[in-house]
Amino acid sequence: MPPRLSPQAPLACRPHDHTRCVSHALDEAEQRCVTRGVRLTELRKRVLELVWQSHQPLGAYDILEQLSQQDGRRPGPPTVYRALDFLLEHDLVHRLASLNAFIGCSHPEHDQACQFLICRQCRTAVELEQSAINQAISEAAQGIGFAVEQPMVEVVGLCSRCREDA
Amino acid sequence: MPPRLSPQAPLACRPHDHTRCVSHALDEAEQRCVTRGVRLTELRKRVLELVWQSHQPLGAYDILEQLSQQDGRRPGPPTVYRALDFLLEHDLVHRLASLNAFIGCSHPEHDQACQFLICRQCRTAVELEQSAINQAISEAAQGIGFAVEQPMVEVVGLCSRCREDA
DNA sequence: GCGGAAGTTGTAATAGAATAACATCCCTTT
DNA sequence: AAAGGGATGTTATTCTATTACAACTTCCGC
Ligand SMILES: [Zn+2]
Ligand SMILES: [Zn+2]
Ligand SMILES: [Zn+2]
Ligand SMILES: [Zn+2]
Repeated sequence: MPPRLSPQAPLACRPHDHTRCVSHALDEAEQRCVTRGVRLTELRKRVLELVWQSHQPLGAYDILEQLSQQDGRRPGPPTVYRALDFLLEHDLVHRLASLNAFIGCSHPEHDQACQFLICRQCRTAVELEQSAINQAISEAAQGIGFAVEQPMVEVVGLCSRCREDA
Repeated sequence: MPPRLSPQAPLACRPHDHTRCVSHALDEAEQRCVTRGVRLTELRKRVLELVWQSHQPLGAYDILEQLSQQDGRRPGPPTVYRALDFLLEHDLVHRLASLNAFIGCSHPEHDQACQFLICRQCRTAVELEQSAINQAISEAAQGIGFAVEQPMVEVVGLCSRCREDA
């Protein structure tokens, strides 16, 4: 009998009903856009849905590709980047600089900066919101008089599932 | 009388004799290459010197540009990227993913992962090596069974000097 | 010295990611 | 209907990085 995944493994790394992740994310997005008085247009919703198709970050050109497969004809890069900019602005997706890729935001309300753990094998990215990390950064910055504005933490490694597979 | 820079401001944010930064970095590099049995060729040394011309991260194509101005004719991008790859491999420079740019490594011996504080105004980047940050990341990762390999921390904000100028 | 092997650089072409500039369309408000 | 703002379409371009192959240099055994 194969080793089971440790119970603390995040949802993204375990088999799960991902349709619930997607519908939850879309619902949240609709709601947030209403609250903020902005429009979650059809295009933006489709892009958000594509980003949420898995827990693995997706490149802008992958999104473009899939959009064009759905429609038959492909829009230009600006169309996708504009949708992504909108989603970024409203904290519905995040951009991972180390991968040049985008991933759906899994934290409904952002009371603080988030961090990402990225598996180099299965490419799954898990979003954290650890105050201990943010505090450690703030304190270090404060020590040299630096005012933190956008802390970015992207950790490459092996997720629990891939460690067990090895 | 204008406010003085706080004493804890890192060297990079204060007026200082930068020629010493450069010569120290080059000496260290020479030495490390000897130790490791690899060659710090003329090209690699020139690229390292260019990266060290300031405490602001430099793009690969900026390096290319400056190389070609020195020589009259410009090498291809691979020439520069190969030199950078070598320097990265031996921890003589770092790549900042959030800027697509490179900066000289200011930590002689890397006993642990480093972090960067990047000023959005003057573009100065300061390298830290804070065990508290690394520990906070390790602990968070451990909590969900993730094995950290390459933690990347790049913090955008305002350096002490630019805060006072404002 | 000679020949080969490994390492280094040169060169041309291409891939990949993101933006600029401008046109068009759509929705809302008057 | 007209006007304005927001959203999308379109084309071209910029910036970043890599692939593939050729040429050259250094080092080492012979
Ligand atoms: Zn899911
Ligand atoms: Zn994995
Ligand atoms: Zn200096
Ligand atoms: Zn500054």
